[in-house]
Amino acid sequence: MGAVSDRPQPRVLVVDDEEHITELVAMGLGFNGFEVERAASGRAALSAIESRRPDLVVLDVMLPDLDGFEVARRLRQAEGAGSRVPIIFLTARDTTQDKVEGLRLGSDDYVTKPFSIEELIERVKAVLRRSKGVGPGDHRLSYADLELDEETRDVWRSGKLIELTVTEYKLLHYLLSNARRVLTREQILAHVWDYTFTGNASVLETYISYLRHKVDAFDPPLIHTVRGVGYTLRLPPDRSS
Amino acid sequence: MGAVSDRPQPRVLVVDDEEHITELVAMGLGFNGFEVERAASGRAALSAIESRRPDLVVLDVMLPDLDGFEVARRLRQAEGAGSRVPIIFLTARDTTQDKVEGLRLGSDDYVTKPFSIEELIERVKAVLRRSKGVGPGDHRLSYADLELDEETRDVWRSGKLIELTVTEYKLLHYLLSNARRVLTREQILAHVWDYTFTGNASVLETYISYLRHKVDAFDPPLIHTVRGVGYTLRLPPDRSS
DNA sequence: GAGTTTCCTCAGAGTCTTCTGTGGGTCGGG
DNA sequence: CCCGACCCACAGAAGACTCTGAGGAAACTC
Repeated sequence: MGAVSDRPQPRVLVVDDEEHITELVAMGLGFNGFEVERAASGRAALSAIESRRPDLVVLDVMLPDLDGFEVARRLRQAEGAGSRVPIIFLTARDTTQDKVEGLRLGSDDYVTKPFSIEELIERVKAVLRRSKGVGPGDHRLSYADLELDEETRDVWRSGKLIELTVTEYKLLHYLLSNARRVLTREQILAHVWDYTFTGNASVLETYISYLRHKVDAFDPPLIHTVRGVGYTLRLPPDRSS
Repeated sequence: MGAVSDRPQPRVLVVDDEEHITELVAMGLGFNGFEVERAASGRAALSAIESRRPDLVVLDVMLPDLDGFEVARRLRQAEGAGSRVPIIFLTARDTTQDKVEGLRLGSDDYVTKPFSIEELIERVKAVLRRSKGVGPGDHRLSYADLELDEETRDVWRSGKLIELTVTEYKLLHYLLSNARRVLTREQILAHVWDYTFTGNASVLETYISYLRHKVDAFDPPLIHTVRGVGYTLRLPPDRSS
């Protein structure tokens, strides 16, 4: 612990041989205040981990040389138990179950491809929280009388608990962590839906509608349409002053 | 980071085989303090990128030799992961969805043709902000008691919030970012409306009228007609002296 | 394996923007 | 002071955008 856990900007190493994936992840994490490094192969990853000592590694299982599990194995072997780096594996959705189960044993985690950025960022935060023992308060988002706990995934409006489905939650989370900012339709689709989503962009409208029923069935409404642009979460404009 | 991000005048390479497009974009970006270079083909682009090392590339997807995606692919391949240039793609509005989806993966962005210059400039700034990690405070424009926040799209006059439609917002944004400068009718039409706009140029008058109602229903008026030329946003001339 | 939940598509209705045209007002040169 | 060019306000039509409900498919649960 010590130096590593106190670093203001946690350093994350992203390992994947597909450039557009590392790019996507780097961008998402970068936005969220992480310092991001990249590697495109297992061996590159090992040497980058040794030289840069990241706080966390996002590691694709499928790599050209050593696969992700092998990388992890070698890491664990080489390192003293005290200095182990948490790993989040990226796996294909059809990876055999027992392999995946193995992952759960450590402080590690895994995310199946294709994932959405919101999803991955949350996992990264969660794992870092775990490994650093970050106190509470860090995993709570709030705006006005809307509250969201990233750990329990509870959402409250005016102190009243609200149940959301996975997609609803991701959408609200993205809106909430960008409260007041106007997010374009495209930004939202790119963050909340996984990166292979090519379907009808009107899903977004449908989910906004769902959220309004559940979250905005109170006064004042927080979710606002910005016609021709996208949506924003904020208190309604104050017309009095 | 380092030298590149500290350059006062970011360098942008514009790649399109249609001369009037590169011309238009070059002019627009030039006015906004960018140093602009041009290329008319994929191969020319690659060599220009290598020799000039721009901070950003505006890249048409449709090119005579290598298409934009191919250019990007070769770039990514050639470059070390650390030195990648952000790209903004120009695509036709009807580009197949999955191609466009691919773009969402990077820190890149895309703009569909036909676009308005204001739009493109905003994207360029946004992408550079992202890739350089420029802090907040950069996204606020103001003149006199008029304020505009590019992130929340809020506009305030005398501390009072004003709601604008997309076109009104673009128009005001252009006027405001050129405060005190006299803008000709043609400049405004070219910047705020997309470049295929051939309609009745009196839209501009209509929108000026809208803006005056919303933004200039205060003292002193800021939007002034320069008869025979165009419009300007500034404090009224001081008649006391 | 049946029932339930969640996700996405689709289409109709309603709303908001944008643009055009007209008629009248204003400015400035002669 | 008069006239023409230029500009403004207004209102309506066309079109773009958004919302919502219904329903099928897929995933999950028990």
